[in-house]
Amino acid sequence: MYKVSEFSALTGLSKETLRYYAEVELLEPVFTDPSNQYRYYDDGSYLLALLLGKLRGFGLSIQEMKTVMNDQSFNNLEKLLLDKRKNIEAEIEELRAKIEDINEFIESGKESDE
Amino acid sequence: MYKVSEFSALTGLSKETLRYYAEVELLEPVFTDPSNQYRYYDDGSYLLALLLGKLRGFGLSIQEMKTVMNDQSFNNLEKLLLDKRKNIEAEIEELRAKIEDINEFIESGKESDE
DNA sequence: TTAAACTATGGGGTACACCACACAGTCAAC
DNA sequence: GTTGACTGTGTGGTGTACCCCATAGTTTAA
Repeated sequence: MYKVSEFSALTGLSKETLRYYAEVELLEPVFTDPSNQYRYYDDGSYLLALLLGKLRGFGLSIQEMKTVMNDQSFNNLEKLLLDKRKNIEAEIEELRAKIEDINEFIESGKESDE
Repeated sequence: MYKVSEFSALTGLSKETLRYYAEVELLEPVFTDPSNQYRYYDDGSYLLALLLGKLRGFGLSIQEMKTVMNDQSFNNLEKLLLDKRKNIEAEIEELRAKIEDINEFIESGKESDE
Protein backbone atom coordinates (compact mmCIF):
# COMPACT_ATOMS: atom_id res chain seq x y z
CA MET A 1 0.00 0.00 0.00
CA TYR A 2 1.34 3.35 -1.02
CA LYS A 3 0.57 6.76 0.34
CA VAL A 4 0.06 9.57 -2.11
CA SER A 5 3.62 10.89 -2.25
CA GLU A 6 5.11 7.52 -2.90
CA PHE A 7 2.43 6.65 -5.38
CA SER A 8 2.88 9.98 -7.09
CA ALA A 9 6.59 9.34 -7.52
CA LEU A 10 5.85 5.85 -8.77
CA THR A 11 3.32 6.83 -11.37
CA GLY A 12 4.42 10.27 -12.43
CA LEU A 13 0.99 11.65 -11.60
CA SER A 14 1.14 14.63 -9.29
CA LYS A 15 -0.44 14.48 -5.88
CA GLU A 16 -3.00 17.02 -6.98
CA THR A 17 -3.82 14.98 -10.02
CA LEU A 18 -4.28 11.90 -7.87
CA ARG A 19 -6.57 13.80 -5.60
CA TYR A 20 -8.48 15.09 -8.57
CA TYR A 21 -8.77 11.64 -10.08
CA ALA A 22 -10.10 10.35 -6.78
CA GLU A 23 -12.57 13.22 -6.59
CA VAL A 24 -13.97 12.61 -10.04
CA GLU A 25 -13.95 8.90 -9.36
CA LEU A 26 -11.54 8.13 -12.14
CA LEU A 27 -8.95 6.39 -10.00
CA GLU A 28 -10.04 5.83 -6.45
CA PRO A 29 -7.73 4.73 -3.67
CA VAL A 30 -8.17 1.10 -2.70
CA PHE A 31 -8.41 2.12 0.91
CA THR A 32 -9.09 5.30 2.79
CA ASP A 33 -8.19 5.30 6.46
CA PRO A 34 -11.36 6.43 8.22
CA SER A 35 -9.44 7.97 11.09
CA ASN A 36 -7.43 10.46 9.05
CA GLN A 37 -8.73 10.24 5.48
CA TYR A 38 -5.34 9.19 4.19
CA ARG A 39 -5.63 7.59 0.77
CA TYR A 40 -3.81 4.39 -0.03
CA TYR A 41 -3.06 2.82 -3.38
CA ASP A 42 -1.80 -0.63 -4.29
CA ASP A 43 -0.16 -2.39 -7.21
CA GLY A 44 -3.45 -2.69 -9.03
CA SER A 45 -3.84 1.07 -8.77
CA TYR A 46 -0.35 1.36 -10.12
CA LEU A 47 -1.13 -0.46 -13.34
CA LEU A 48 -4.29 1.55 -13.79
CA ALA A 49 -2.41 4.77 -13.15
CA LEU A 50 0.12 3.89 -15.82
CA LEU A 51 -2.70 3.19 -18.22
CA LEU A 52 -4.32 6.49 -17.39
CA GLY A 53 -1.06 8.30 -17.98
CA LYS A 54 -0.83 6.76 -21.41
CA LEU A 55 -4.44 7.51 -22.25
CA ARG A 56 -4.00 11.12 -21.17
CA GLY A 57 -1.08 11.30 -23.52
CA PHE A 58 -3.32 10.07 -26.29
CA GLY A 59 -5.59 12.98 -25.61
CA LEU A 60 -8.47 11.19 -23.92
CA SER A 61 -10.60 13.35 -21.70
CA ILE A 62 -11.42 12.48 -18.12
CA GLN A 63 -14.88 11.45 -19.22
CA GLU A 64 -13.50 9.12 -21.85
CA MET A 65 -11.06 7.62 -19.40
CA LYS A 66 -13.92 7.04 -17.01
CA THR A 67 -15.79 5.01 -19.58
CA VAL A 68 -12.65 2.94 -20.05
CA MET A 69 -12.23 2.38 -16.33
CA ASN A 70 -15.87 1.53 -15.80
CA ASP A 71 -15.56 -1.36 -18.19
CA GLN A 72 -13.29 -3.81 -16.40
CA SER A 73 -12.99 -5.99 -19.46
CA PHE A 74 -11.57 -3.05 -21.41
CA ASN A 75 -13.70 -4.08 -24.33
CA ASN A 76 -14.37 -0.48 -25.13
CA LEU A 77 -10.77 0.55 -25.06
CA GLU A 78 -9.84 -0.37 -28.61
CA LYS A 79 -13.00 1.14 -30.04
CA LEU A 80 -12.41 4.33 -28.09
CA LEU A 81 -8.83 4.53 -29.26
CA LEU A 82 -9.87 4.03 -32.85
CA ASP A 83 -12.42 6.81 -32.46
CA LYS A 84 -9.78 9.02 -30.91
CA ARG A 85 -7.46 8.29 -33.77
CA LYS A 86 -10.16 9.26 -36.20
CA ASN A 87 -10.67 12.51 -34.34
CA ILE A 88 -6.99 13.24 -34.48
CA GLU A 89 -6.95 12.55 -38.18
CA ALA A 90 -9.83 14.99 -38.61
CA GLU A 91 -7.91 17.56 -36.59
CA ILE A 92 -4.96 17.10 -38.88
CA GLU A 93 -7.20 17.68 -41.85
CA GLU A 94 -8.47 20.92 -40.34
CA LEU A 95 -4.96 22.08 -39.73
CA ARG A 96 -3.99 21.23 -43.27
CA ALA A 97 -6.93 23.27 -44.55
CA LYS A 98 -5.84 26.14 -42.35
CA ILE A 99 -2.40 26.01 -43.88
CA GLU A 100 -3.96 26.10 -47.30
CA ASP A 101 -5.95 29.18 -46.33
CA ILE A 102 -2.84 30.86 -45.09
CA ASN A 103 -0.98 30.01 -48.27
CA GLU A 104 -3.74 31.45 -50.39
CA PHE A 105 -3.87 34.57 -48.30
CA ILE A 106 -0.15 35.10 -48.61
CA GLU A 107 -0.27 34.52 -52.34
CA SER A 108 -3.16 36.92 -52.85
CA GLY A 109 -1.25 39.52 -50.84
CA LYS A 110 1.76 39.15 -53.11
CA GLU A 111 -0.26 39.55 -56.28
CA SER A 112 -1.91 42.75 -55.15
CA ASP A 113 1.46 44.11 -54.14
CA GLU A 114 2.76 43.99 -57.68
CA MET B 1 -20.64 55.40 -39.71
CA TYR B 2 -22.13 52.22 -38.39
CA LYS B 3 -23.49 51.41 -35.00
CA VAL B 4 -22.57 48.09 -33.46
CA SER B 5 -25.54 46.06 -34.66
CA GLU B 6 -25.16 47.10 -38.23
CA PHE B 7 -21.42 46.69 -38.10
CA SER B 8 -21.82 43.30 -36.51
CA ALA B 9 -24.09 42.15 -39.33
CA LEU B 10 -21.66 43.57 -41.86
CA THR B 11 -18.57 41.90 -40.50
CA GLY B 12 -19.88 38.71 -39.01
CA LEU B 13 -18.29 39.60 -35.69
CA SER B 14 -20.76 39.47 -32.83
CA LYS B 15 -21.57 42.57 -30.85
CA GLU B 16 -19.88 41.07 -27.85
CA THR B 17 -16.80 40.33 -29.86
CA LEU B 18 -16.71 43.89 -31.12
CA ARG B 19 -17.03 45.17 -27.63
CA TYR B 20 -14.29 42.84 -26.51
CA TYR B 21 -12.02 43.88 -29.37
CA ALA B 22 -12.59 47.51 -28.41
CA GLU B 23 -11.82 46.73 -24.79
CA VAL B 24 -8.54 45.00 -25.56
CA GLU B 25 -7.73 47.74 -28.06
CA LEU B 26 -7.60 45.39 -30.98
CA LEU B 27 -10.21 47.15 -33.07
CA GLU B 28 -11.34 50.42 -31.65
CA PRO B 29 -14.33 52.38 -32.89
CA VAL B 30 -13.39 55.41 -34.95
CA PHE B 31 -15.70 57.51 -32.86
CA THR B 32 -17.35 57.22 -29.51
CA ASP B 33 -20.18 59.61 -28.81
CA PRO B 34 -19.26 61.24 -25.51
CA SER B 35 -22.90 61.83 -24.59
CA ASN B 36 -23.98 58.18 -24.63
CA GLN B 37 -20.81 56.13 -25.20
CA TYR B 38 -22.22 54.70 -28.41
CA ARG B 39 -19.43 53.26 -30.55
CA TYR B 40 -19.24 53.98 -34.25
CA TYR B 41 -17.30 52.21 -36.96
CA ASP B 42 -16.56 53.21 -40.55
CA ASP B 43 -15.44 51.59 -43.79
CA GLY B 44 -11.86 51.52 -42.65
CA SER B 45 -12.96 49.58 -39.58
CA TYR B 46 -14.82 47.29 -41.91
CA LEU B 47 -11.73 46.27 -43.83
CA LEU B 48 -9.80 45.77 -40.63
CA ALA B 49 -12.63 43.70 -39.19
CA LEU B 50 -12.60 41.44 -42.23
CA LEU B 51 -8.87 41.01 -41.87
CA LEU B 52 -9.28 40.19 -38.20
CA GLY B 53 -11.92 37.61 -39.02
CA LYS B 54 -9.53 35.94 -41.41
CA LEU B 55 -6.63 36.03 -39.00
CA ARG B 56 -8.79 34.54 -36.26
CA GLY B 57 -9.61 31.75 -38.68
CA PHE B 58 -5.90 31.19 -39.16
CA GLY B 59 -5.59 30.68 -35.44
CA LEU B 60 -3.88 33.91 -34.49
CA SER B 61 -4.36 34.93 -30.90
CA ILE B 62 -5.59 38.33 -29.86
CA GLN B 63 -2.04 39.27 -28.93
CA GLU B 64 -0.74 38.30 -32.31
CA MET B 65 -3.47 40.21 -34.06
CA LYS B 66 -2.59 43.22 -31.97
CA THR B 67 0.97 43.16 -33.19
CA VAL B 68 -0.38 43.03 -36.72
CA MET B 69 -2.71 45.96 -36.15
CA ASN B 70 -0.06 48.04 -34.44
CA ASP B 71 2.09 47.92 -37.53
CA GLN B 72 0.19 49.95 -40.05
CA SER B 73 2.47 48.90 -42.85
CA PHE B 74 1.60 45.25 -42.20
CA ASN B 75 5.24 44.41 -42.67
CA ASN B 76 5.03 41.86 -39.90
CA LEU B 77 1.99 40.18 -41.29
CA GLU B 78 3.69 37.80 -43.68
CA LYS B 79 6.35 36.85 -41.20
CA LEU B 80 3.75 36.20 -38.57
CA LEU B 81 1.73 34.07 -40.93
CA LEU B 82 4.77 32.06 -41.88
CA ASP B 83 5.50 31.52 -38.20
CA LYS B 84 1.92 30.51 -37.64
CA ARG B 85 2.12 28.08 -40.50
CA LYS B 86 5.23 26.57 -39.00
CA ASN B 87 3.45 26.20 -35.68
CA ILE B 88 0.57 24.46 -37.36
CA GLU B 89 2.96 22.12 -39.11
CA ALA B 90 4.53 21.30 -35.77
CA GLU B 91 1.09 20.64 -34.34
CA ILE B 92 0.40 18.27 -37.17
CA GLU B 93 3.62 16.48 -36.41
CA GLU B 94 2.62 16.08 -32.78
CA LEU B 95 -0.72 14.69 -33.77
CA ARG B 96 0.93 12.27 -36.13
CA ALA B 97 3.21 11.09 -33.34
CA LYS B 98 0.18 10.65 -31.13
CA ILE B 99 -1.43 8.49 -33.77
CA GLU B 100 1.72 6.44 -33.93
CA ASP B 101 1.63 5.96 -30.16
CA ILE B 102 -1.96 4.86 -30.34
CA ASN B 103 -1.17 2.42 -33.11
CA GLU B 104 1.64 0.91 -31.12
CA PHE B 105 -0.51 0.65 -28.06
CA ILE B 106 -3.24 -1.12 -29.96
CA GLU B 107 -0.75 -3.46 -31.56
CA SER B 108 0.91 -4.33 -28.28
CA GLY B 109 -2.50 -5.03 -26.81
CA LYS B 110 -3.26 -7.46 -29.61
CA GLU B 111 -0.02 -9.33 -29.18
CA SER B 112 -0.51 -9.87 -25.46
CA ASP B 113 -4.05 -11.03 -26.11
CA GLU B 114 -2.89 -13.96 -28.15
C1' DT C 1 -45.67 60.72 -26.71
C1' DT C 2 -44.97 56.33 -26.13
C1' DA C 3 -43.34 51.88 -26.91
C1' DA C 4 -40.11 49.08 -29.30
C1' DA C 5 -35.59 48.65 -30.40
C1' DC C 6 -31.25 49.90 -29.60
C1' DT C 7 -27.12 50.85 -26.66
C1' DA C 8 -23.82 50.74 -22.57
C1' DT C 9 -21.89 48.80 -18.28
C1' DG C 10 -20.64 45.48 -14.95
C1' DG C 11 -20.48 41.19 -13.58
C1' DG C 12 -20.67 36.32 -13.93
C1' DG C 13 -20.12 32.08 -16.57
C1' DT C 14 -17.91 28.81 -19.93
C1' DA C 15 -14.60 24.53 -20.74
C1' DC C 16 -10.82 21.71 -19.06
C1' DA C 17 -7.69 19.55 -16.01
C1' DC C 18 -5.59 20.48 -12.99
C1' DC C 19 -2.20 23.87 -9.74
C1' DA C 20 -1.39 26.58 -5.66
C1' DC C 21 -2.01 27.98 -1.17
C1' DA C 22 -3.36 28.40 3.58
C1' DC C 23 -4.50 26.03 7.52
C1' DA C 24 -4.76 22.19 10.43
C1' DG C 25 -4.29 17.62 11.78
C1' DT C 26 -1.05 13.47 11.68
C1' DC C 27 2.85 10.60 11.33
C1' DA C 28 7.76 9.24 11.70
C1' DA C 29 12.32 9.50 13.12
C1' DC C 30 15.33 10.66 16.53
C1' DG D 1 8.56 14.41 23.00
C1' DT D 2 9.53 17.28 19.62
C1' DT D 3 10.31 18.57 15.11
C1' DG D 4 10.03 18.10 10.39
C1' DA D 5 7.72 15.81 6.84
C1' DC D 6 3.61 14.28 5.49
C1' DT D 7 -1.51 14.39 4.80
C1' DG D 8 -6.20 16.24 4.42
C1' DT D 9 -9.79 19.91 3.14
C1' DG D 10 -11.51 23.98 1.08
C1' DT D 11 -11.13 27.55 -1.91
C1' DG D 12 -9.41 30.26 -5.53
C1' DG D 13 -6.80 30.67 -9.72
C1' DT D 14 -5.14 29.45 -14.51
C1' DG D 15 -5.85 30.65 -19.82
C1' DT D 16 -8.58 31.91 -23.88
C1' DA D 17 -11.94 34.50 -26.22
C1' DC D 18 -15.58 35.42 -25.80
C1' DC D 19 -21.16 34.71 -24.32
C1' DC D 20 -25.02 35.94 -21.50
C1' DC D 21 -27.79 38.51 -18.39
C1' DA D 22 -29.77 42.17 -15.73
C1' DT D 23 -30.20 46.89 -15.43
C1' DA D 24 -30.56 51.31 -17.08
C1' DG D 25 -30.18 54.89 -20.26
C1' DT D 26 -31.13 56.30 -25.36
C1' DT D 27 -32.95 56.58 -29.85
C1' DT D 28 -36.38 56.10 -33.37
C1' DA D 29 -40.52 55.20 -35.70
C1' DA D 30 -45.42 55.61 -35.51
